[in-house]
Amino acid sequence: MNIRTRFAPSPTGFLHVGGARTALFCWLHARATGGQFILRIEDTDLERSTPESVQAILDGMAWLGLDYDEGPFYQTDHFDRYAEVIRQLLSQDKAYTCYCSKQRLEDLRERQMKEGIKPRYDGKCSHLEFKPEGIEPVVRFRNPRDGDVVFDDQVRGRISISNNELDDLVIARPDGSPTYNFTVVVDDMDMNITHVIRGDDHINNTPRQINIYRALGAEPPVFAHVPMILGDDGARLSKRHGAVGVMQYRDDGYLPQALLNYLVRLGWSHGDQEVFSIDEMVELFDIKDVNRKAGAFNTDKLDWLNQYYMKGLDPDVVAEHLDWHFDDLGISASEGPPLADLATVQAERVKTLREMAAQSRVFYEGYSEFDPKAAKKHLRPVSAMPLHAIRTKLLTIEDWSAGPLHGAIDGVAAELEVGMGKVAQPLRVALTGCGVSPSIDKTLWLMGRERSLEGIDKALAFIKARVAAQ
RNA sequence: GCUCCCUUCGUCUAGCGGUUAGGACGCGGCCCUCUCAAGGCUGAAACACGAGUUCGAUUCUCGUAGGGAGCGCCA
Repeated sequence: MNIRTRFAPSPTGFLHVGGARTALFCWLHARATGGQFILRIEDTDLERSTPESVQAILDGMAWLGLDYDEGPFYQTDHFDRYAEVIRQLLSQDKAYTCYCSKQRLEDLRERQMKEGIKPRYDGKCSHLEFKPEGIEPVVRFRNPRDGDVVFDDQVRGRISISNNELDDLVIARPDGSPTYNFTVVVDDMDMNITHVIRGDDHINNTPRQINIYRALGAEPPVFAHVPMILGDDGARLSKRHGAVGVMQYRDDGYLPQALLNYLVRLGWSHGDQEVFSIDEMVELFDIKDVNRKAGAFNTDKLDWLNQYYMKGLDPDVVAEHLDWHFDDLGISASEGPPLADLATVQAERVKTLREMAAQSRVFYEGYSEFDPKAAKKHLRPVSAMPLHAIRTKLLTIEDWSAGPLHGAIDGVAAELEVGMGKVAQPLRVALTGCGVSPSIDKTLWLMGRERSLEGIDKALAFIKARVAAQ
């Protein structure tokens, strides 16, 4: 069987992490089976759909690398087709026009709630002798009266619901525009979708959709309902949880590889394995292994994965992503070490690319003032000697790389018979203006000879001035 | 209210009738150490509850409790 999956978001906001994970699962299922992954924009709600949202979804998919084989298709382009199917259903008496006012429906619902029964349409118009004049009717699908709808959900197992729990749902509004539960069925049918993988908020819609498939003479696809993603406090994801849009994660400094890995492990697992490359995901993912429970989003773990990938990925790849943050923070990467070199050193010290860029500014722009506390502690008269000594050594080093640089510092410490700290800390302050930086050999390496010597001179001048002032 | 769904450490999860209930993040401790980290070792931490079924239940069944979703002329 040729597997075809689709991701069908409605463009009413950005691509959030829940949607992204659903898209990832759809994508993986298609890729794993050599099938097709289709993107369809469900924009039938003209009021709430916006072109900006469409773009945000496309951007999010692109950043994550979730490429689609067909689409994006837009439901607003399919209105003729929907109208055609509605006419067909009407002519076969599988649907009927309903003239009930919204007011009557509201009253009905209220009464049913009060009686403690599930609110549903009572079928008043299902067998009308005379059609009222002057009222534009809605069209309702004639749902089967009895029997059960049973389907084997790939993640939930068998789900069964009685038809008398369902009512005759509206499939077209008075202006003829179709509604969701109807359009998904028509599109999934027309696009030969074999596996519908979507959020579990759609479980309750599935039985009615299956009935529509059957009325259309089509075989329903296989369904798989994946659980939703909760905020880190276990509550439903919302704006107050901070980053929920996929692109916000890019802005915050996460690698798409890390987010993808995090997302695939939220609700799915393969034994004890935590890290999955894209290829491994494709190879190992099975929709049947997806969990049933909603999962809470844990930023700490995402951070861990992000750092893992920053450390493990090809530095050139990391550098490409890092470059975006340099631009965004207004740091010019031209006056300093190559970003790939920087990334290899900084990756183990930060959780995000954002932090990496922000903390690396000194390698490109230098510093103007010493951090007072660091200077007070490390730029003392006693530090002058080590700084002079290391300065002399740096002048003669031919191979400006971590190994020889480390040797030079070791040498100075040995000659002066002091600990590493007595050399490294003053030097660190001289180079960076502050007391925190990568290991001293790496800091020198990244800083380069010229900037390093300048820093040492600046520090020596500072010490001299300090002595003079006393 | 009704229907459907869910329930293993704080979090993500492994488990598929018999295990010292495993791993990961986070947290504590120790080691390493030129700062911050990273890394190594190590510790604390869970089967929601109650009945069955069974020689034996985390695992199967049914209840209870708690949580979620749906019940639109939104998707």
